[in-house]
Amino acid sequence: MKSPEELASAFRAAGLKVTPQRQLLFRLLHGNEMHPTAETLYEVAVAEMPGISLRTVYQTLTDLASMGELQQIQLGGAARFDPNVDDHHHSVCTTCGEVRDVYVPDAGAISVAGLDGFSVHAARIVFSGKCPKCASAADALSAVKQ
Amino acid sequence: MKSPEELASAFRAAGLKVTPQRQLLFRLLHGNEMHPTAETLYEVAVAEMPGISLRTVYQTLTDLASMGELQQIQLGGAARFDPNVDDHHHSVCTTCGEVRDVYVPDAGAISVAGLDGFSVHAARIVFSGKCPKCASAADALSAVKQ
DNA sequence: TTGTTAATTAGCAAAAGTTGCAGATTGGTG
DNA sequence: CACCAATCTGCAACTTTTGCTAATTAACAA
Repeated sequence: MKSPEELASAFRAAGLKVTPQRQLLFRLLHGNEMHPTAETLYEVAVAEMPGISLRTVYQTLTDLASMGELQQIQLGGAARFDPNVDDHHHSVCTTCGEVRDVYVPDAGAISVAGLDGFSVHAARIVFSGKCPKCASAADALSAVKQ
Repeated sequence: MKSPEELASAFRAAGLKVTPQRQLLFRLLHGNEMHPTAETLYEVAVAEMPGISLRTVYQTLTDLASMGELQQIQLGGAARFDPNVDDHHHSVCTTCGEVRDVYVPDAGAISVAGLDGFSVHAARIVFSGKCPKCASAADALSAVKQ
């Protein structure tokens, strides 16, 4: 995602207004690696700007996503938003739900069968499994049980 | 997904009952390549068995999914269910929303950076783009506009 | 600085998707 | 046939997201 200042320019250039609410969200998203939902981002935002509405958070997030400044990730439950728009993918822990960025160097080279005629615009990979924390917690638990 | 008969045995073996509702759903899902939502499957089911409830469809689908007989796909909006449990992936048309199965021969060989410690259980790839139908419709439209 | 105007906001209602619950029903087993 | 746990239906409730509207405000020009 662009910096808050660059986003402000981009919004103005597109005839959109740069409101305090939007500036706050630009700031909260910039460099954010937590893959927040609209709700969790809202909670952080309210702490800084009491009165900001969840509706505005949704609005701004979908604006940014449609401008390509944000990636929206559907994993079941609330959508998650990722300001990292590099070519990357995600891992999801099936225990704690944590989402992390994953880089797949040769993703572009993935060969595919059964596409017949389908023109691919983007490919997204989701790896599900156990994060280090949950894996070691599971190990500890099974050790106790023995 | 196993055949309706095999599923019936598997259910009984697991102490679950084989009801007419479940048998119908087993049958409707078997070989089904439409990636239906609970709602669309329900509509087909009601036509054959008036009175079956949407609740039961959800119940049976989640049962099958947790038994590994069904893959649940989250793409935003309603979850889609895929009785094809072969190692495969999906394409989604950004215009008409159609979902199709895609085979990626070397998916297991995908190399990954940034996993540090994460143990992968499954990888799912979603290709988004245009299906042949929608791509040619778009071509025709742009030709008219010129 | 001030006025104008279109974009935006907050707040609420409602849609969409899914799950929880309870009482009536029924498949599986002896 | 009788028993009982599992299931079914119907509905309420819950979560996530979107639609709507009156009031507000950023952007721009005079």
